[in-house]
Amino acid sequence: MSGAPEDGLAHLRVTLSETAYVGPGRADLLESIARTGSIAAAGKAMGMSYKRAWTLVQALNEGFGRPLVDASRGGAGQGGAQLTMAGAAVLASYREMQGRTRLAIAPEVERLRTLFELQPEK
Amino acid sequence: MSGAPEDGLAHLRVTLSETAYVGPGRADLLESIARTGSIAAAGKAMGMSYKRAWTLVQALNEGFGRPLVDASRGGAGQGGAQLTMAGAAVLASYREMQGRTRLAIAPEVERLRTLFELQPEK
DNA sequence: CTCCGATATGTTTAGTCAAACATATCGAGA
DNA sequence: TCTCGATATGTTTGACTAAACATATCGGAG
Repeated sequence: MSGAPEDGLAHLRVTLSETAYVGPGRADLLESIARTGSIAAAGKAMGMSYKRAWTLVQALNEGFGRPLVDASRGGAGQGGAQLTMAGAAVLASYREMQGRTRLAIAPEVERLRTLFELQPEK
Repeated sequence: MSGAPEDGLAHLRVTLSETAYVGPGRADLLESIARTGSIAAAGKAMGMSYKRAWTLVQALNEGFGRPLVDASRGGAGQGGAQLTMAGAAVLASYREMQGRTRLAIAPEVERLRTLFELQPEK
């Protein structure tokens, strides 16, 4: 599979500008980084290579015009990464919008599923 | 670019089942078919090859377990395609959900844009 | 001043997906 | 029955993307 590995209902991507946007994948990665305290651990937890996770972080930081993730190498704890205040704000905001969207479309989704006699997921 | 050529704000994909889902591209194609009365014309109007449009229609019809688009070849008018009642229902429902989503997230999007000093689009 | 774990990148390979190109088919109407 | 426009598919080519593999770097701790 490859398309919607998150929610099984609404796949939401919010575009703030030409380069700044957040979707399910980016949000999950931010959340995973916040939880694990490391880009590598976050990536592994999501089943992606370190490089892929790191590249996403770059795109996030550059796209938003300021770092959403603050990483450091060496030092105490041998490096790691955390969300900046901006990063935490983006994540929280995205989750908020995701929740509102689910609520907003839920009745319509139910209606369609009934109409087509479809089951939510596998 | 390649990701969100529709709205510039919310990119919504709704998943009804493992195989049945609608996103901006599929919705636009359905709408274009309804307007032009042909898969080929609809595809051309959207800047995609006939094959791509046709393949999408197949995926739609099979994914939803019943035809959303009804096509015929030869005959009066030399063939063409229209939305079935199911197809029209899916399209209308998607537009409805899209509108509700925009309304639901608009304030939050505005908040983020202000916070990051970002401009909507190019 | 060496070690270690995590970040930071570059290069190469492979796999996926869309575009391009080629036909075959259908069927009312001329 | 021949034509024409649109549907219906298959095959090949090319572009883009992700995976795999390889290093280099940082810097407190020991």
